[in-house]
Formats: sequence, C-alpha cells, structure tokens
Amino acid sequence: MSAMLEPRARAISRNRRVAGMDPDKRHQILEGANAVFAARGFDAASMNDIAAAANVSKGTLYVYFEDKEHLFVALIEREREKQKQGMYAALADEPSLTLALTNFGTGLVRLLTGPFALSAHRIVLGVAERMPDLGREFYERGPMQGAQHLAAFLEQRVAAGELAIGDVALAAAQFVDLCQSTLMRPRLFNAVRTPPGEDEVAHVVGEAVATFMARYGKAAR
Amino acid sequence: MSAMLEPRARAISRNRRVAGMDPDKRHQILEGANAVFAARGFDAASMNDIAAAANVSKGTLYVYFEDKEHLFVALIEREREKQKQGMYAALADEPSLTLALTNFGTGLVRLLTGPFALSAHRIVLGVAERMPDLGREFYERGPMQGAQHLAAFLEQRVAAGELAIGDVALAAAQFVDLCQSTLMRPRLFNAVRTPPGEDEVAHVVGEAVATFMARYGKAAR
DNA sequence: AAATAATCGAACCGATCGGTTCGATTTGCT
DNA sequence: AGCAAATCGAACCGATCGGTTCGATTATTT
Repeated sequence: MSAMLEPRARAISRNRRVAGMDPDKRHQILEGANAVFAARGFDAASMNDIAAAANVSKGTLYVYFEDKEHLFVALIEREREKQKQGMYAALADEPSLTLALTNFGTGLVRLLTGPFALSAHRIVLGVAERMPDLGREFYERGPMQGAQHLAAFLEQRVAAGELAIGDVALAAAQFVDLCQSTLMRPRLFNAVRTPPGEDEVAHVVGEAVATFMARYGKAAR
Repeated sequence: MSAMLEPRARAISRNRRVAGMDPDKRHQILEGANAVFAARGFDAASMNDIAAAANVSKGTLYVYFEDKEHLFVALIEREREKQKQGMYAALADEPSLTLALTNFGTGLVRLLTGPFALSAHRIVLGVAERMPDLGREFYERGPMQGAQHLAAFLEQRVAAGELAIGDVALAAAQFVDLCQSTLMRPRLFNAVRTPPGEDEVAHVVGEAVATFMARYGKAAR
C-alpha cells in the first residue's frame, strides 16, 4: 500500500496471486484445448486429454473454466477476436471495387479454409442440434456478421452508382458463397486434407468477382 | 417358375427364419436410428436409445448391424438412394435452359434444407476429423456427384451454343452454391429452425439463375 | 402339438467420461 | 527465510458408454 492503488494494479498486471487469473496459464490451457478439440471434436475430446496437452493439472483446468462447454466457447471467442481484425480492412481501404472484392474474398477464403476455422465449423455444426444457442451465436457473430459488413459495403457502392443490386443482403451472401465454391466444401468433409494453393484461391476468387460483376456491375463490360 | 425356387423365394421375401435378415425389422431399426441420430448427433446417440426408439432389443440391434458406425453408414446409404432418384430428372427432361436450372436448383435446395440432409450433414461434418473416410465418401457420393451431373449438363449446353463457360466444373459449383445462399448456412447452424418457404426458395433460386446466366448466358442480355 | 430358431430383456463387462477432492509441492510475496 | 496461496497429481465418484451373454419368450415350420 505504499501508494493507494499499488496492490490492485500489481495483482492484475503482474501477479498471478489470484486463482484462475494468470493470463499465461489461461493461454496455455486454450492452446491445449485447441489442439485436442481440433483433433477429436467436441464429444471425443476429454478433459483429461486437454489437461495433458496443456501441461496443466485437471484441477487447475476447472479453476480456469467451469466446464467443457465454457472452455470451448472461450476458445472460439478468443480465436474469433484474433482473426477478425484486418478481415474487413480490405473493404474500407481499397478504392477500386473489383480489387476490394478480390482482397476481401481472398482473405475470407484463406481464413475459412485454414485449420482453425475448419475445425471450429465441424465442431459447432456437429453439436448444433444439441446446443442450438452455440450454433446460433457462432453463426450470428461469424458468417452472418461478415455478410452484413459486405452488404453495407455494397450498399455504398450502389449509392455511388457503381453497382445495381436489388437484394443487397442476398447479393452479399452470393459473393461470399461464390468465393468458397469448390474450395470450402471438400475441405470441410475432409476430402481434401491441405489448404488450397495461392493460385487456386486466386482463380476461384477471380471467377467469383467476375460472376458477381457480370450480374451487378454497371461500369465496365 | 413357381415350382422349383419356391422355398428360396419364400425364405427371402416372406420368412424371417434367418437371423438379421428380416427387411421389415431392418427398416424398423433404421427408422429408430434416424430419429436418435438426428436428435442427438453421432456420439451422443447411444445404442440403448436407438434400440428403445426402434422397439427392438439391444441384442437384435447387434444382430442386424455390427456396430454403431456401420449402422450409421447403412442409414445414410439408404436415405441417399431414397432421395437421389428424381433429383437429376429436371436436367434431362426440361428443354428450356433457365427452367432446367430453376427446377434443379429448387429440388436441390428443398433436399438440402430438409431435416434429413441437414442432420446428416451435421453428423458427418462433426466426425469428419476422426473418421475421414466417412466424410470423404459422403462428399464424393453426394455433393460432388451432384456437381458433376450438373457440370455434364452444362457441357451439353455449351456445345449447343447456349452457354459460354471457361471452367465448367467451377461454374457448376458456383450455381450449386448460389442456390444455397442465405438458405443453407443459417439452417445448418440451427439459427433458423424451419425450412425456407416456397416463395423464399423461388426468390433465391431465381436470383441464382439470374446471376449465373448474367455471367455465362449467351442469348439474352 | 412339438420342434426350432429369432427375438426379447435384463443383467453384466470393462472402459471412459466429466467433474471433485485433498494432501503434497511449487511459486511468489513480504 | 518464512508464509500463504496457486498448482499439481493422483485417486476417486457416479454415470454412461458400446458391446456381450444368456435364459425366457415368441413366432414360424413341420
């Protein structure tokens, strides 16, 4: 108490003298959970495995997370925040319409076909029937929010006279789906075990932009 | 022929004098399995539940199916055969290109957003990491085969001068994905708990056809 | 009616699960 | 150095799982 708020500030930023509050340990646990969930799915991932993978005792595990579902939700939320930043940057920064779409689509596909988004999708879909709230939240805060961002962007370009779109929300969803054609589905089903190559992504996204512009574009063509 | 192979015919079609061979009982079991798998997913569906739902003793269950995975595979295969017929009819029968696409797309969406395809997708995706063969087979004999059928159809129309397509396989995948925009994803995540209405399907498929034709159509526009 | 075989039903098996408990050990603060 | 708290680790709990076994029951065949 040398000053007034010394102890509190230390307890938060530097100490781990509060049970279940050490951010490093928390991170460590989430890393282990990530590995085990990705490899085995939700049901088949045991808390024993996770504790072992994280090099943490099972007791400590339950100090940091109250049960398996909360641990999984925390993992998803952390990863979402980690990957969301910069996803929508392409839409705000790039003046060229087709280039903005291309960059956005490329980033989207890279993210979706990556190992984390893939396993997260599999797990959430696998339990969506039993845990509808988890499925709904995952959808609303992920894919749906992405489509809405894109829709808002398209709206601007419509107002600017660059696009002519009747149903903007549908058009946004169409573009998102066009970008994934051929790439996401076989990956989800594990029929293709490696992420698509740079050239493959460029081709599919390019064709997505072309199709999208053929329908909704006003200037060129 | 009534004379000579009577007994054999009876043994197959009428009798149940061979263990695990009664088609009615097999059907009964699959019905129960369908209900339980759909409601709980693969891992959480217990063989006890399935036996109870099918009004069959657990012992009998294991006479007809050697384990849970085989039971699930048999269920999927039965349902696939049941629903595949007539799916590709629209492509063969209809002379009008846009009408053929519309009919195909409508049937596709109806099937995919229906309760069985939905739960089958969730389950297979949920275990795709642990059971890669199941995921790959499901994909290859379902979605992939559908896309190939459509690609073959598109190829004909390209040869007939009605379409101009560079990458036919990609174009087919694009159309399939366009048809599902807005409809399939929220349903998969259980964010929308009822199948889309007739009008909604018509709108989305109509827009899918419009976008597809804007890019690849030759005649109009 | 007697025989024969499929099915039932209920107990049982070993394994594993999520989650808890608690004494031993480590860690960081004073 | 000495203390207090976080963590460890291993045993433990009740429940449930997939799968098996076996005597009782039911239905079909002769």
